[in-house]
Amino acid sequence: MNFDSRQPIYLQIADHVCDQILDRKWTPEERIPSVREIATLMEVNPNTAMRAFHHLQEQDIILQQRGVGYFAAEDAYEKVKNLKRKQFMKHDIPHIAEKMQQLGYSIDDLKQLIEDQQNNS
Amino acid sequence: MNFDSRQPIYLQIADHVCDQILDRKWTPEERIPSVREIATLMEVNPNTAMRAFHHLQEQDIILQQRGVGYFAAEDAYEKVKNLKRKQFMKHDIPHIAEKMQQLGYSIDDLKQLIEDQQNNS
Amino acid sequence: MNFDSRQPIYLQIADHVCDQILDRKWTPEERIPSVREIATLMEVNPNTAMRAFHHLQEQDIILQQRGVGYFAAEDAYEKVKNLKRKQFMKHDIPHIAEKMQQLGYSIDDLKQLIEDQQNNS
Amino acid sequence: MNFDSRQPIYLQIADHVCDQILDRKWTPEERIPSVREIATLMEVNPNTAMRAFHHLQEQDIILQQRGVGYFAAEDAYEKVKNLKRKQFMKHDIPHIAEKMQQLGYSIDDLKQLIEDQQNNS
DNA sequence: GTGGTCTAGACCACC
DNA sequence: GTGGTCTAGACCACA
Repeated sequence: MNFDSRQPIYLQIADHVCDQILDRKWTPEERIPSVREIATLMEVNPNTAMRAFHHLQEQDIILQQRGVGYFAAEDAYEKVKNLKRKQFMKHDIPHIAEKMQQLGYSIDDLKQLIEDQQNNS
Repeated sequence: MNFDSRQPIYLQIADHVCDQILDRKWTPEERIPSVREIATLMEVNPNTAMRAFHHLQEQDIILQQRGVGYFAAEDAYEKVKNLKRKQFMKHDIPHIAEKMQQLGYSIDDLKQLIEDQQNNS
Repeated sequence: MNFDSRQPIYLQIADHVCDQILDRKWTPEERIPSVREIATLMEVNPNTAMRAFHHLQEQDIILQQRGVGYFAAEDAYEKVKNLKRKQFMKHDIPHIAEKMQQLGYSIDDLKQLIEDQQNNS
Repeated sequence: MNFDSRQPIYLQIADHVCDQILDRKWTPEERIPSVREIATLMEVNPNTAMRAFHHLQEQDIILQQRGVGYFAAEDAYEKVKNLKRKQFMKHDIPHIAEKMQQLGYSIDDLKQLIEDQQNNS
């Protein structure tokens, strides 16, 4: 796992968990990997992985079953999707709009740039 | 001034200065407000304002004239614009593309969202 | 069975057993439901139910008859009642008194609140 | 500082902070002691103190001013009081009512017990 | 086996 | 000076 130094590792782990849920890889029925498993898998300290789990638990995205482990909440998929949508609306859209105005890009320019990006990747 | 807690204050100040330059409000001819003025205006510690100026000075966007104050560089406008363009390409575009894919937005959805945003503001 | 996450499950089970004894539902003459029965009934791991029984056995509230099962002790009713009284005096009363002081409730306020509670349930 | 082993230290610290706020000892205007100060004062690891602060910050009881420290929120007093009241209603009152019923105490018995308690302390 | 808490100590960014 | 993150390692309660 490659971490981006601009964001705390634990948040990146939390994000990764959300991605798995969005991809329907971790469903509410099955236990998600244990703190220790995640920690060794991602080569971080268990405390760091734990912190990510706490962060998600606070948002009711994952739930703890005592002595067993963590599970995705029943409505985890919707919750994550909603959260991400809201964040996108609140932060990304205004940010893009501002940048576009500053740089003099039209919406069609943006469209073009994104398409280029997708072709390259 | 309202600061976003996700980014260091000094970078947000630097950004604000760049915005002024992009808006042609601060031209190379005239002196930029002093560190102290900026600090009191934005209600931050003078050290923080200073740091923003240093940051800009390192990129040759502003120049210090000792004993007089700071001035926008001759080519500040072009410099800032180029820098912002590059950042936009490197960071924002990929970020948006990823989010769009995650959330299942098409480019036309994005277009719509941005237009809504512009109408509301 | 709904468990309160602030207390170990096995203690909550033990408490539940005590409640049955206090309610005269489980008398010294008859066998208490087996560990397995309790476990399936309450949807917990048999180990957890076993632990609850051990806990009660240590306090001589229940007795094990090897190969037969568990029975409430002859003096289980009195024992449980005494224990609960002591706990109430030692923990609950001081706790309530402290909270009341913090929140500015008088004893009459408390009286009122408890009556409301009883009417609602 | 004497900690009760039945509850995590960091929660007891958080509680202590709330008590100070309820006692109007720490008002929104002044900075509350730094993480390190609390840690040395209470003889715990700074991480433990930090954890308490995070816990309070999540509930918007204290706010962070970047690079300066933590402050009680403007409405901290009301927030804490409301929270405690709610908890009292939700947990303590039903708990007492249940115990009283089990032990056969009347409300006047309770009144008497609390008065005794207050006289002794 | 699971998670939870705590300590110790390091390093960093920020104000 | 402030808080924030991370590691390492220990110990514990619980299922």
